[in-house]
Amino acid sequence: MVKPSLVATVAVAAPLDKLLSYLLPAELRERARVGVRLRVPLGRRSVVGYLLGVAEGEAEGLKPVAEVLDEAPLFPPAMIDFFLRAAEYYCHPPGEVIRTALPAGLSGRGAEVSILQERFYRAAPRGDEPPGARQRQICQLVRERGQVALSELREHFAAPHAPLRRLVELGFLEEESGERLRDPFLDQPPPPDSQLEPTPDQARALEQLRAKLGDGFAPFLLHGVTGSGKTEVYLRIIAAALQRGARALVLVPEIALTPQLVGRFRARFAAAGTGIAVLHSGLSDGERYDAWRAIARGAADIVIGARSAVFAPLERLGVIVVDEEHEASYKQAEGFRYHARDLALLRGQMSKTLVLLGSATPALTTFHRAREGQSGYLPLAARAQERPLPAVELVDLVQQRPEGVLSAPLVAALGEVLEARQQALLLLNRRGFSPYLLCGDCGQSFRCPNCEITLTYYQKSRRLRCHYCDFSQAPPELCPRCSGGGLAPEGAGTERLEEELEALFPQARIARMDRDSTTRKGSHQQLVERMSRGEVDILIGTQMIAKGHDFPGVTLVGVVGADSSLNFPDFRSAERTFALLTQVAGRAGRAELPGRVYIQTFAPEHYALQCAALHDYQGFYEQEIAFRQELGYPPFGYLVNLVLAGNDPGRVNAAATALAEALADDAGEAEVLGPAPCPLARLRGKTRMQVLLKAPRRPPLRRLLVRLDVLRRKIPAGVALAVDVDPVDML
DNA sequence: AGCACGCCGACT
DNA sequence: GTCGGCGTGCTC
Repeated sequence: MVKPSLVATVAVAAPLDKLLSYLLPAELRERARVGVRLRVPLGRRSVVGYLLGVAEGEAEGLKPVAEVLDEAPLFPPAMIDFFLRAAEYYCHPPGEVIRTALPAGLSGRGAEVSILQERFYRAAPRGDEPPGARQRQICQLVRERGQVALSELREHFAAPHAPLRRLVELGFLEEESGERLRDPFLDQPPPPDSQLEPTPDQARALEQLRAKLGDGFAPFLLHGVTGSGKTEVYLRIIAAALQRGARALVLVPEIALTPQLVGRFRARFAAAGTGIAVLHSGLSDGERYDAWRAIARGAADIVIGARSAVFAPLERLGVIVVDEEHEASYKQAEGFRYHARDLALLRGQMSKTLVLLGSATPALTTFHRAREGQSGYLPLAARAQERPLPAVELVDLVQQRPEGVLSAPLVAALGEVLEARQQALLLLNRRGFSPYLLCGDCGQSFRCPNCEITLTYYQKSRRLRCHYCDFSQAPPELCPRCSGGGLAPEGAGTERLEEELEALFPQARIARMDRDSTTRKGSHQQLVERMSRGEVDILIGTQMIAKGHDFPGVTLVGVVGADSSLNFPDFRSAERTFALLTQVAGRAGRAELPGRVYIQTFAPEHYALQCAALHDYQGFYEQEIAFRQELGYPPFGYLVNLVLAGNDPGRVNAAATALAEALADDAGEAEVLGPAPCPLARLRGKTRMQVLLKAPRRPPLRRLLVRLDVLRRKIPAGVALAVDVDPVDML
């Protein structure tokens, strides 16, 4: 008789679409709780796997689990089905899905394993000053804070180890190691809470939400402009959920841009002793791990975080909120290409919770779902006293050819704003001085050697830089082709706009906010604060300036080039443009200071611009939805983009052609489009081709994806295939 | 993804 | 005669 053994079901962190079974040795049985990481043999190597289940069974032919890597589970068993469904939906190996879901730093690649411990330093009861300037500085910081983690000291001081050791030896500091749970937001006291009486719209929305709370899966769209009080609805429905003993998950597009939202949550809940965990990009790996562990232990009732927080190991979920649900940053662009909003809906469905999607400009698909009755619809009208909608003027650049970047009406308006000591925002969605450096004599331009793109010219630093890889070069004095001196910057970016404004308004205080000017940690926040204190008259920036922050002194918004996003080779370009313009236009004006918006464009008749000018979401929806229906794009069709990339163009091309042919062979109701070069046909040295799958319904697409699993094995070495289900952009 | 096995060209 | 090219297939 074979005595029954324990068999572990494991998702290995390797691109395998199946789960594997391993023998679980008796001595590991105690520690092998579902949700821990394991080390398991795979072929000739040893890899990390995630324990999904343990059962008695036949041990024949199974290799044993080598090691248990965690003392406590990293996720609750109830989340396993969610991971597996997500893996299936996005055609991604389950082990890779879980690896992506878990906090970085324990990804299980190579030797690095658990980061369980952190070293802390505390001030010892010794009042005098240590010798040496560095020791004194470190000691002072520790005394100010009471207790400081090593990882934080490393951020403040280069190589702090030696002085720390000395300080401990000399008895100035005490060293201690242990599990750490530090909420970086705890450094700041919670802001005062302002609990306003709900408006009739808010009250109505809350009534509908409360009716569904605890009553299974219930998706809702909360549709309201900035300032209409969406956050208050989030706060109140979450409070209601907490009261019933449930927990809440809040997704935000980018936490760095929304500190005030986090602040309001803390103000409302933290004081009452509710645990709030904030997962944001500023966390070190260790801090992220700590926050994760705290959530898994059940110490957090509310989790706030960006995209990846949709995987937070929360149990007893009652509400999931997705703020600014239309934001493209919810879609992960590489590896496991999930959409956090869509997974939030899936998670809500599986854990039978309320899912509240909030936006001023909902994704077309989201609004359509609400319209079709597949989700609840909760409109919020703007509060009249808070913010009248600004007057928007479209400036036709064909009629009003500006000399530089700014048209006459916009320059005049800027002059008036400066005169009145008010503030202006100028949006130009392009960094650098100019997008090209062009020879006026022979037409020579400069391209990145690794990417299919022109190099952006930076005048201040005298560099030509690629925005997609780290290539940069010094611009030549003379044209390398015709040796002429006709090299000149063509087109305009934020740097050039800044220069033009300095020339036009030498007395104005001008600041620029884009990815180039906010590289240093905290510099973005600093700019925001300077603007809020009125130390800046004109803030120039890329779309970054349209998000998150509210500047009460702004009465003028100028959009310098609305067309750049409109002309994007993507079926969603109109939707994106409309959302961006609506969002930035909403930054102008207050009750006592009416706002104005100027949008410069070569296509003033385009409906995305027309509707944005009239603040007419409904109108935009009607036109855009007709276009989508005609072409079979979402929500009337489903897309999967297959991206093939590799170093050898010939091989990539051959692989793409073979794949497209094999799929087209038996596509049924689905269409196989391509292969075609990706819009960015070369990126970081890799040639990229795409094959787009499109179908009016999901099942035929699913069938194609099943075939793809077989076909992907035939893709030659040196060519990588990425499957992008529901792509949001095709770059 | 690794890492084997396996079957055809130019080299000590 | 081998060393090594990368096509094909598997990993409990």
